Amino acid sequence: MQETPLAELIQQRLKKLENLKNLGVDPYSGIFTPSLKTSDIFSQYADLDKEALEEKDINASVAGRIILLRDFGKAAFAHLQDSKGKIQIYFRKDLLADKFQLVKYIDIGDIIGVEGRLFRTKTNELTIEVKDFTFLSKSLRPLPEKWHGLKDVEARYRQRYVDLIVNPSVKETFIKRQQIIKYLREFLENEGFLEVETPMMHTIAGGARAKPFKTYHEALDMELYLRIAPELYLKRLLVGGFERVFEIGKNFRNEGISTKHNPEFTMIEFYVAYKDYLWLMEFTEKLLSYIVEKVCGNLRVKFGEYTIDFTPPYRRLTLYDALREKNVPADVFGDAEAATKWALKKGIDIPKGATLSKVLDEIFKEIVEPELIQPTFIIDYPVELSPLAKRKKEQPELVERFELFIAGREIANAFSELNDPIDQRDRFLKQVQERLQGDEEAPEMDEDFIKALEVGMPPAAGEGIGIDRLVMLLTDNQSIRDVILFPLLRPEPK
RNA sequence: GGGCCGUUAGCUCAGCUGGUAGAGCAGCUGACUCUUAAUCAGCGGGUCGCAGGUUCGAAUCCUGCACGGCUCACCA
Repeated sequence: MQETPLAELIQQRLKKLENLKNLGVDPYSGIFTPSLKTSDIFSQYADLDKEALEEKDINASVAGRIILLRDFGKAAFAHLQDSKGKIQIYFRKDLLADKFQLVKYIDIGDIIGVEGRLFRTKTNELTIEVKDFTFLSKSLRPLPEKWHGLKDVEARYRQRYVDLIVNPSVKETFIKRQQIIKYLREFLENEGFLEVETPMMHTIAGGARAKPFKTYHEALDMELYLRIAPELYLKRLLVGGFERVFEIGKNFRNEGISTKHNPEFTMIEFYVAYKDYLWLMEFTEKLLSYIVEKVCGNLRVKFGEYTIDFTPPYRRLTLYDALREKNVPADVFGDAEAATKWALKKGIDIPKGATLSKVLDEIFKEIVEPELIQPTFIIDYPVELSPLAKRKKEQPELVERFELFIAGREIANAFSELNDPIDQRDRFLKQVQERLQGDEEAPEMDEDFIKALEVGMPPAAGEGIGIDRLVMLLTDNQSIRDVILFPLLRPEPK
């Protein structure tokens, strides 16, 4: 085997490992129970000055990874990082006696436990004067550079564990992600919602229009799809008598990858019986402002070049008004042909044979959506684009639906749920037609779901929120891969 | 899938119109008991993503491929 430079660095560390073993030191020893997290040390002792610390003679033990090492021969300083932060530690020969010789076997990246007295250095930095230390895990691979960290995006995603060690802001993002989900759950539970789990393996890929992943069950000799949405199962629960339910979990869509799309992504869907989409808009405002306040400390959040203001109420306007506002001429709303012509003239790609609704939707995505920066509800969509939503009484060609846009992104999609089994069957049949005409993404008929509606579903409102996109917004990340710990990548070559 | 861009030491990056690869950090050796990206002296480290081609000569130009980024398409 040929010796690469990296292999040489690893060899050097293996040699230290060997030397430690020869000295009777276990480089991967077991339990070490630190008395404090690094952050505790700062929160508890920040106000004590040099003399006060001296007097109190505080003993502390911490465990973590060495991320910086400054060796002085008969003394050494290091930075030890744990899950909550980092602290400086100070080794001195006169204090450690024989054990001091082991300091030269410490590499950047090693996990050690230390114990000692807290003191302040000449420059007033809170530091642990090490009385004793234990090797907990010897690191065999060099960490990225202390100053620039790990920048290579590919390496950051493939070796997220390294990214998390050396880039503190990445860690913060994922802590915030958990906070967002926690407060989301907390809010819904306080509002009387029941969290449920519905299948991720479906025999029919329904509840959305997307290409599913296929899988296979051996024992049942049956093809299955990874779910593209939990919607149809959650509504079955409304039929069953649960009046407020939600599910947080992965959806899977076999589609392109982009800064806004990962093949598996996290959604929340929640359903409320006896309410409609108007109620839901207000509820959404409360929900979001609750989370944002808790997670960000206030309602104004920086996102890229924008400051998003989550203070309710959010602007509401109908899909058609939104288009009119962008000077889409009246005749475009009349028929598909005129609309297509206008769109093409504007340089908007329209698939041939697109219906009027479809064309308007395309125009919307192109000219309106990117400019919806502050939270905005777009309401009243054409029924054709919304096969699971309830029609508006006074305008049955529209449905009671809204989508929430923030920073030019769709964050939430919601509607008054269609609970008329006959209308629902008709709309499914229409999709079945589309499927027969070659539209692979048009869902199949879900007879069991119709059966459930026939048993009777209470009137209800339901909403889905893309958690990843919400996390992007609240953590100021421009790519979905930066809010997913292990985004999907092709395997590394060779 | 299309377009554009990128891939050089463990990490971060230089490397001009082609002349045979450099820095900082990390590493190793030595000095140093209050440093803060410690400092000082010395040393080692590269199939320049892969495969072809052009050329006397390729990290550099051309083609193909791989992986990644952005973007378009796709995405109720």
